[in-house]
Amino acid sequence: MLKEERHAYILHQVNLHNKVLSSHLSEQIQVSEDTIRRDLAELAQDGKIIKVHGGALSNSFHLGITSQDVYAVEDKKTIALKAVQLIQDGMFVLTTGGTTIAELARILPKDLQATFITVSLPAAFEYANHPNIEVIVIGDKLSKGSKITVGGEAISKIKMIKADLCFLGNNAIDVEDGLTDNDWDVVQVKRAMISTSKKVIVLSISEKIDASEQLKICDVNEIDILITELPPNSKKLQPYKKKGIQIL
Amino acid sequence: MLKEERHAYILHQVNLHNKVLSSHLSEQIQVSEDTIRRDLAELAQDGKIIKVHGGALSNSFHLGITSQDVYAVEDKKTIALKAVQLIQDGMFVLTTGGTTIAELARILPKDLQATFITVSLPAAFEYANHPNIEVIVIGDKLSKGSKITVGGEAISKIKMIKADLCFLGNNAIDVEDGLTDNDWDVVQVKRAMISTSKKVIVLSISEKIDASEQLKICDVNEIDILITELPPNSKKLQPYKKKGIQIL
DNA sequence: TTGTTTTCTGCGTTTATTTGCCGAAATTCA
DNA sequence: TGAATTTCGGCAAATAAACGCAGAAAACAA
Repeated sequence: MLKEERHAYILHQVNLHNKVLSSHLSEQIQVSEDTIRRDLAELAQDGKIIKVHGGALSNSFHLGITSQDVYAVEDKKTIALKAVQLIQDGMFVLTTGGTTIAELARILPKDLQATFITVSLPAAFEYANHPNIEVIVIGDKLSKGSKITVGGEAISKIKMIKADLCFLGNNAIDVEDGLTDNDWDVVQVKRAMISTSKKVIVLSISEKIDASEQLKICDVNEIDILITELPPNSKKLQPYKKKGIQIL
Repeated sequence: MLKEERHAYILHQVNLHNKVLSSHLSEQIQVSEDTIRRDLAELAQDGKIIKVHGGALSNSFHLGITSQDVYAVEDKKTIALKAVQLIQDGMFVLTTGGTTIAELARILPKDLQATFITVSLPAAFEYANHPNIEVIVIGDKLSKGSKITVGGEAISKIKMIKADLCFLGNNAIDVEDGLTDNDWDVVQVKRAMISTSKKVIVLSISEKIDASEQLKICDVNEIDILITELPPNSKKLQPYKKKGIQIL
């Protein structure tokens, strides 16, 4: 096989699979690994691929671009914009923490008059910027990683509240496994919130759809509304719609 | 799987969940924990993530509670240095908010093991940076200006605690008028704290010595220790020493 | 076609990288 | 405090890359 042919073939493989192994290519094309390496080096020289130890990657493999901002901010803004429409004057709203919730807190209308109850200190800070919003902080032991309060005291306080809405952020959700998380304390808090709210709304970027963590929070049928950055008729969301969840 | 693939995967997981465990990743990618640790070290080297014991954290979630231009920082640092000596391992410490308290929180020894109970959200954030300190947040309605929780619920929670020390910041103090403040809710909280603590310590920059506000918190004889940036034998402080207050 | 030049390819050797494992030290947690 | 977990450093095996070289293949000119 000619060099140009090999190059075309390799380029095709890289773009198809996002990665190639020198050893693998060598076997496919029946040339020595040295030759493959030289090919890859040339293609990398031209910027067609990214050469790495053991093979090469497609240059659409974005790793160099350090997203110093919060991951997927735009998606989270989209979600927050949908979520904010559910909140009406006079409502009692329970929220967890997480960056999606923080985004929601940031875009709340200035004239909205509602009461927000939260275990998340960062979220409380955001809410406090809104003059017409009453903020209730649930107290207890502070979980240092997530900066939310956790424990029996917090749980029992949450259960004493009858909230209109409950916004849950930062989840993994799956049709079979339901809503899951990876922090024991957070799971307890979320459970309590779900049990005491009229409407449970899950905010989730599409990447966390069809994903599972170790600890179960609840089944999908306990969720009333699911909000993602995708359009509601997106294929990925249909299984949830079939389960009776409203998709926004 | 190629090293770069792993890096991309790890970075993705970190940004998605804000934290990852080495053990968990090792299982997911099917490589040894050593390899994961080396990956995390490399990514941390590039500033992509923050390496911690047992895994890594996203670096995107930086706390916006940076010490903005605080008035008289140096004086407050001096005060904090004196105050920190009073805290011993195992103590229960009640604190209000304010920048002096924040300064105290910042300089706490890393190996100090104590429980800090606070109504101040900014203070709670600072305490949370110390691995050996247990932080209890007193919940209730959030006072937006001072970012502390206030109300009957908070008061009754405070009264249920028997604290060893109580640090009060941000005051006006006068031999005749006693300790005074200008926010009704804050006054209530401080009263509750004083009533339930073995030792009451007032942190005050010298400007607030011999000054009065509208609302009285307590008489000077209820204060055990007064800490200012001035030397203890300073003339301005002698009237308080005569009243039986220990000066530091 | 034929001979010459240039490029390409595979091989052996050497060097570098990656990875897993082990034991000691450090850290965390109850 | 002591037990369990995590980290660190060194080591060894496996794999990949680099390098020089010789022969094969292709390109070119006459």
